[in-house]
Amino acid sequence: MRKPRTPATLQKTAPVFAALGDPTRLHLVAVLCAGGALSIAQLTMGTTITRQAVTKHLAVLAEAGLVHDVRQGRERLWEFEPARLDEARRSLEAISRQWDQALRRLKALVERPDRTDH
Amino acid sequence: MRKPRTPATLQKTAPVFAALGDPTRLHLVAVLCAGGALSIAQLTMGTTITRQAVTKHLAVLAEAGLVHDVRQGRERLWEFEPARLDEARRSLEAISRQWDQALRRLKALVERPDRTDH
DNA sequence: ATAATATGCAACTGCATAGTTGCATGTATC
DNA sequence: GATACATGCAACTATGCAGTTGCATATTAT
Repeated sequence: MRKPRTPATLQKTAPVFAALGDPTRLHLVAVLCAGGALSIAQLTMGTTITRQAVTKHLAVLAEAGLVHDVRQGRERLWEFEPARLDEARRSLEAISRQWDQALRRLKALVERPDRTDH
Repeated sequence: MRKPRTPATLQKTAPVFAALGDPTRLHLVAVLCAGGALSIAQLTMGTTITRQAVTKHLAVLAEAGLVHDVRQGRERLWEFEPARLDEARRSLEAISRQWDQALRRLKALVERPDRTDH
């Protein structure tokens, strides 16, 4: 069997998925992608955890490139950054496509077993 | 400000993202979605870690519904399960759509500032 | 039966992360 | 200047997880 190598583009999306893999962070993303630029205090309203915990989650999301902050007076506003999430979306689509192709190849192989696929 | 509530369908996809958030697991998914049903030993070939570690990663992926196993003789074959990944893909598309809508609303508000959007 | 292969189970280490509390700092407001 | 508000920083706890090692069990091959 050939040694399988995963495309580097897919590997780069792992941190994005990891950032989205927490319910609290997923909630924050959902709130921010509704459009506004919200402060930490405002974002804490929608949760049950501390402001400090929210700050840490925002840092994780920022590290993954999913949000970015804008200083404004004594507030620190956060807004959604769609670029990385679009990359992740395209990665999932690529996997789906590859799966469909594999199914098609398998089906064709079953229908014409004399043709060896290599 | 209104208390924001994230749709339950999005929250349910958090474990899927968490499962995809590890480079090794992402690699396993990529290998399996290429079509075959592979044994644990075969899947370990493509990595630098132990067979036991691969087994644990497969358990996480199975818990998230991304793969499932089929016992066959002394082997345990694993294959890709596209359903959950499609859900995750649709979740990301939903977020993208919501973001685009928010941008359009904002743009319309800027172009016609007399119309208050509420 | 024996040997080789494929996997399972359990204990253990190390490290990352979620969450907290307490206090300090900067910024409006009166 | 004093007060209230928004955030930053640091220390600490607890839990989970990635990964390992060692040994046991099941299955195929000789």
